[in-house]
Amino acid sequence: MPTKNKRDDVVQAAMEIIAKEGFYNAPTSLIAKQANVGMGTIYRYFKSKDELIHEIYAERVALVRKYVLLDYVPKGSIKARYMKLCRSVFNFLVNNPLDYVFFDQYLNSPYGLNNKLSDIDDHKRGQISEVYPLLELLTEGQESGVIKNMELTLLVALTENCIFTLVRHQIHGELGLDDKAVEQFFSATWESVSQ
Amino acid sequence: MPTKNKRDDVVQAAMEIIAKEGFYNAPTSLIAKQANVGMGTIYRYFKSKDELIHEIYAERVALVRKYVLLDYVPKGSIKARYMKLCRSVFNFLVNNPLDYVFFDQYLNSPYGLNNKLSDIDDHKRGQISEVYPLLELLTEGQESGVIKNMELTLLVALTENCIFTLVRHQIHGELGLDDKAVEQFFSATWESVSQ
Amino acid sequence: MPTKNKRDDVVQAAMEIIAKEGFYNAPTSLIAKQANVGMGTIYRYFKSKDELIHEIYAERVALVRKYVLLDYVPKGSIKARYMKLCRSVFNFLVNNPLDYVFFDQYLNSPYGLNNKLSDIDDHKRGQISEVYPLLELLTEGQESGVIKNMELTLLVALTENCIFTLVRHQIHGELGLDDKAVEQFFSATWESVSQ
Amino acid sequence: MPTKNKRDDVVQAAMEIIAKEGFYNAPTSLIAKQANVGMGTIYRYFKSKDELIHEIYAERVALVRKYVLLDYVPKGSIKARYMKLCRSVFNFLVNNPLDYVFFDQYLNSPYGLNNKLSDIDDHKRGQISEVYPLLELLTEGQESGVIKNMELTLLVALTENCIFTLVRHQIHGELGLDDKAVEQFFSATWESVSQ
DNA sequence: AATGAATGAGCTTTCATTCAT
DNA sequence: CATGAATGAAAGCTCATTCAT
Repeated sequence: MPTKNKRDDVVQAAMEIIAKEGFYNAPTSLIAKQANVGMGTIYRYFKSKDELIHEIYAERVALVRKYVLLDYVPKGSIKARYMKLCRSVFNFLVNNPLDYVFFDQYLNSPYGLNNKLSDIDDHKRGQISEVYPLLELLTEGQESGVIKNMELTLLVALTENCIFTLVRHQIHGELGLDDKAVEQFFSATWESVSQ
Repeated sequence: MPTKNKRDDVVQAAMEIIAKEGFYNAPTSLIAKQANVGMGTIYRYFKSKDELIHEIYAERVALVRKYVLLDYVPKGSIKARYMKLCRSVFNFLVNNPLDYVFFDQYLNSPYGLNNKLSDIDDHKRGQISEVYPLLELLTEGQESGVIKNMELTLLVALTENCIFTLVRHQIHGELGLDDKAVEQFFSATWESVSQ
Repeated sequence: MPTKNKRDDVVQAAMEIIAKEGFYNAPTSLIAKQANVGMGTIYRYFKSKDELIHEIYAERVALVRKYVLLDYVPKGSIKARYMKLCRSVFNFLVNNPLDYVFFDQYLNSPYGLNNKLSDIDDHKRGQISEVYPLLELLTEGQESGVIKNMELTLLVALTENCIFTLVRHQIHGELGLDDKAVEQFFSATWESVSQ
Repeated sequence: MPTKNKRDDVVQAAMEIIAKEGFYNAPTSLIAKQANVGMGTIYRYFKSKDELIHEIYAERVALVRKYVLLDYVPKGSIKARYMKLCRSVFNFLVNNPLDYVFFDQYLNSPYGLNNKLSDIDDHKRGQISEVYPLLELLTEGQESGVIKNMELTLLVALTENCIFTLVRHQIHGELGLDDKAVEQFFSATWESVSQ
């Protein structure tokens, strides 16, 4: 039963294989087969395998941000908003484990190294903060004295990396965390970033 | 003239190249050249390239643990020991950036995905905890009520991942962290794991 | 609205691209685009890319011959007619550099290798001599003792190849030959074929 | 029965296939098979297929020149030396038809276009004339008034292209030219270049 | 024990050709 | 008639692994 949109079939197939096997065990031939598509079709939509990978990243990051933003209400205490934000990211990734694994692979590969820190740089230059509220929130928290006076990069590390690790455990399913445990975890990271 | 040397030359060369180029730009021919060794020699000591990589990981992990253990004195408050431990790991990795980069690459590649969670499993089964005092320390802290009553895995996440991120920033040199900033950072992670 | 147009658009586009890029950088997709035509259209008029190329050759050769014939008056001395003929061919190719480059490519490729010697064979079998007066002229010259008594093939070699080389230089513009220099050149080839 | 020198097997196989099929119907896999060699072996000796082709050309050109030079005695009249030179080139190519076909392909392909005129440029700048006596000979002839006062390029065209065409006919075997006919042919080209 | 020339499976990418619309 | 998305065979090239020396 052929899908209407072959481009999206390629993206889906690529994510699945890369998530399972890593970038370098994801030959284009396999991606094509998994997508029920000829190899040439990949190259109709993407200039190269590299471009495919970068576009998947860009596409999926945009999606997370959209999701997180939908859920986010810039009201309430800094802590309440912080917890909410962590929850959103966590929920999205747990519900889209392919995205989680793909991000993990991408950000720790030659492909993603350049992107790794660029969001924060952009934020410092006053750009795009509206699409990713965590940076904004932390900055606001620093100004009002709620958040530690520490390099933004480090505050993000104390939050984002921890979320990622929690997602990993939840996906691999060994812990079976309930909502309360997750809440407790984010509460713990909050203690590390707050004064 | 001990033969062991050539084996170690291969390990050293492999780490250097993988750190610089990543796993997939590290052909055995280049490793051999860098090690001043014939390509066949690699296969005398390692069954395959995969085995080489896994052995390097095992070897270097053992080394970090040995280093950390040497430095570690099981006295003083839990917090003091916690801070000391974080410092040890941080110092080792900052002074051995090749190891850091190798670990980072390994753990986020198909090679290491299986290993990523296994240490803690081992600990739970009563194994190897003696070589890696963090697990022991956290357990002890939980028993004496200083450390949060949370899955061990999560406590490790709140500590180890943060150390790694700090190392990355220090190595890449963007932040130029002084001792006080590093101390403040570990203090922050302590707040997240302690009651 | 004659349909012939699309066919001719394809021919024109193919010549332009082949002249600029060579046979092997002339994908059908590019030819189609240049011709403002769908890729499938090429295959309505030509059974394959090979057939397209062979037909272009046949078509353009016929055109040169027609042009040369139009210009040719079977009067005057053998030499005068020889010079006139050389001029005609030279002029046509210099004014239609696409044809020159296409012929050059074609005749020195696997496509054209079989055709390279066939015209003269045809002439010997009494065919097509009327469309290409050079063979006729040389034969007539031999009969009246003005032209060397040499294999026709060789006489053609002494003339045609030299014209082609002169055209190449003129098109590439390195020499900037004036009419007199061209005349002198053909005069030189005349000396080689005449008694 | 494996040959000692795999590099030369590759060169030989490449020449045979390219001569028969052209550059673009000479896949490296076929070259390897014909040479009784793995595909990787080609790349041990040549950085790329392009480099292989350029090196073959350089190697074989050097060989022709060496052969011609061995035979050449810079004594006697300009004409005698001219005839001798033409003979040498003709003999070499007829006895090494693979070289002839390879040169023909190379010089009329994107590979060789750059080299096509460079010898003459080099000569004008006073270089390498000693390895290819034709240019020297023609220049000397012009100075002593025996050779036409015409662009060197054109004089070469009147000689070399004609030799090439003669070789083509001889190799394809339709004419079965005897020594006398060949002599007569070169005599004819002499008439075109001499005053 | 040590070497590195040799191998060929497997990679990414191109492009002539087809066929549903 | 005309289209161009889709195809997959085949290209150039890499590199883990073997083995004669």
